[in-house]
Amino acid sequence: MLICELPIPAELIQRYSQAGISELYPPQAECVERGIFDRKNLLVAIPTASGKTLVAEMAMHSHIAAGGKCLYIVPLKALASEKYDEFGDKGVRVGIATGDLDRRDDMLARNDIIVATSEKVDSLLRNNARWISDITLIVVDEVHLIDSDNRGPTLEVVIAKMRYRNPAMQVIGLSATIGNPKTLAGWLEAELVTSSWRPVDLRQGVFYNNRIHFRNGERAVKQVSKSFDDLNLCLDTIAEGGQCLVFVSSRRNAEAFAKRAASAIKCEDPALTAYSEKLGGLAETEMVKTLAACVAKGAAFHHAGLSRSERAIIEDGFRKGLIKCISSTPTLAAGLNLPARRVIIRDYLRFSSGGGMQPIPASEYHQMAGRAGRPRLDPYGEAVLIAKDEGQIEDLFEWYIEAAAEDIHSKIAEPAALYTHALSLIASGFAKTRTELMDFMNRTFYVHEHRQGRTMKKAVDAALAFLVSSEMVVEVGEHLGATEFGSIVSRLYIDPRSAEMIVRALREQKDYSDLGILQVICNTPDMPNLYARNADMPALDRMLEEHEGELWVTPPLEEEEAETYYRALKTAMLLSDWADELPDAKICERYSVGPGDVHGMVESVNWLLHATVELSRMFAASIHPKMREFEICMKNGIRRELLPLVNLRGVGRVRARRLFNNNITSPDGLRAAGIEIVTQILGQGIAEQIFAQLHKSAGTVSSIDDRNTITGQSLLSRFG
DNA sequence: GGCACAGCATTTTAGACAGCATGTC
DNA sequence: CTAAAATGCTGTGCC
Repeated sequence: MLICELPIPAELIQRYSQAGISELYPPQAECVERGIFDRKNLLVAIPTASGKTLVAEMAMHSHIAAGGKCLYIVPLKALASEKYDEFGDKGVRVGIATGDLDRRDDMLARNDIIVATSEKVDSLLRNNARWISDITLIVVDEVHLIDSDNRGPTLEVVIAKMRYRNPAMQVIGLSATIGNPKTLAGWLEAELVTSSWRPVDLRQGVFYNNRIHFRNGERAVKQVSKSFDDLNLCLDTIAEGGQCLVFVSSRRNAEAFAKRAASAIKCEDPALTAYSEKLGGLAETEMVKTLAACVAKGAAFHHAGLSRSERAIIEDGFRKGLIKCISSTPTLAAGLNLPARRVIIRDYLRFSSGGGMQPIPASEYHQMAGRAGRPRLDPYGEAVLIAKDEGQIEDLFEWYIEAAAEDIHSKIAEPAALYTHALSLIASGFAKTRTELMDFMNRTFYVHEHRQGRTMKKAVDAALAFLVSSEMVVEVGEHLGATEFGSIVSRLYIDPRSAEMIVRALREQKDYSDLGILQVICNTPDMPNLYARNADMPALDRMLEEHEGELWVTPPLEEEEAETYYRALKTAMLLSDWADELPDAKICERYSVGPGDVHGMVESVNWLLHATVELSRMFAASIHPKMREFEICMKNGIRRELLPLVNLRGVGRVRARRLFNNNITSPDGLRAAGIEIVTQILGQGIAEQIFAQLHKSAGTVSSIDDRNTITGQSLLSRFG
């Protein structure tokens, strides 16, 4: 089927043809036949890299040409940016809405396509963003994630809410191959397109005894290293002119492999040296130094301990073909589109708390294997598993290569999911009675899948009981309504259980303490926690002793809860160190984590701290000002004494500290010191930037406009 | 007694969404 | 369908 025959704008056809795309792949053609341009709902369950995005993009352009508006839902922030870049620059207005990137609401409304994470869409729905009702098409990327325990329910609710609000809206679901696509398509009232077609041939095999065993033959691999099969496979790909992705089970394994690969590859290229130096300039942590050393020789590792910028450098280097091999934890499997000639799925067992070593699901194997083969660049792609003995070869074929995809199931009846979603449905007015709430829940995939709502009713009743007892919801006769508390919790987008814990702590405490509130937040189910090792215990116990009076959560009596308690305490310690101005590198060393972990935790705590500050306004007004200060301290990673300085643009924890140590402690201090002194301390550019702001604010500080907004400036005067 | 070291026992282990209001080194 | 590597501990042999 030719693209120029499709009912899409001529301009788009031209852009595609410039990019060398003139004909649809077979699965894409089937989408057209199934009525994608006739506004029919569609579930496209086909392998990775077989052109799902293109189909969705054409459908979106067809809507836009008819005056419609599209919402593209993705599971990851990184994916949102990728799609945003991809859709932009094609003659339509594209906006992005994620937790950290956000054109303001009214700005968003002006776009033709809005790319957003599912949580952000949920949050926008809770806050009644007006433009939502203008949406005529939603595309849900990776819909199979409805199956995810943590985040699946949100996705499911978002789809249900959107369809409830915009009944005429077209829905396109894009999914990996799954076991029960018909059930999902049935829920979406969608036409189903399934296929196993791929644009690049994918060969899947099992490595054993220096050979890759395929179903239809074998391939010998040169044995360079005596003891490392994985390394031989990797070097074999490089010798052939390809690149290699190696999926392993832990960060340590990823780093160990990258080191081995680096010393075996020993690639020397000035371009690589440049990448390595870019990394070296980023941080002084041991981990990043190791990474830089590996990159210099053409290998790298990739996991969530790396910061976003470090990851971006690696991804870029790989995409340009300079980095020959990346060993990675599952970060790369689900995230960015970073294909390679050969993918080695080295570890098919992964540790899971509670279950010990567990085999990864077949769906995850297929996700990783699907990364093999770059369309138009590689002649074929290869996915290779490694067998430990001869008998395992057949097992691996059975468990993974030839395994049928798993069925997906709704997780929305889990209590944890229902607390938050029942509250949001009530608070945003979707459900005003129990009957209306059940009516909505009966439209979920869960009920569609199980064909009866009894379990659902029980689960909803339990959630309501919690919401009523914690005073977030009131039931008067038939009517269900959110209290002010409940409404705030829903809009802050935190788990009602977290809100309950925080409010209980705020009410109980007489003396405010930063550490106390930090500890409460870290105990909340919304906060990801560090792992507490045996070696950490002495330090944690010392902490308990020395700061006994400041801690708000007492140690548990039950042995089982001790681990959770210590993990939260350790996380609170890390964050406390951050707010105490301990340098990044020191924190990484002390807690044996990477820069990415620190940023992740600071980000999470800032979100929850913001929510806590809002709640304290209502439940603990006396400590509200102290908490607001602490919020700013945590955001910047500073002690209170630097508060007057960090409100200036261009001044963060490091520069503020440098000024303070030079006896400049406030904007007035800066003015008194003069631009020459400040130039000596911070350099010319920054000094000029600061003084430009000082001149501006000098005129407006006392103006009436400023008093209305609780901005940095008004806080500033309080500390100055 | 002090030290080196082999050999066995124990420990550790992936990822990442959200608020708000704009810019860290 | 339940691992593997790093680290810690113990005991031995030697001076």
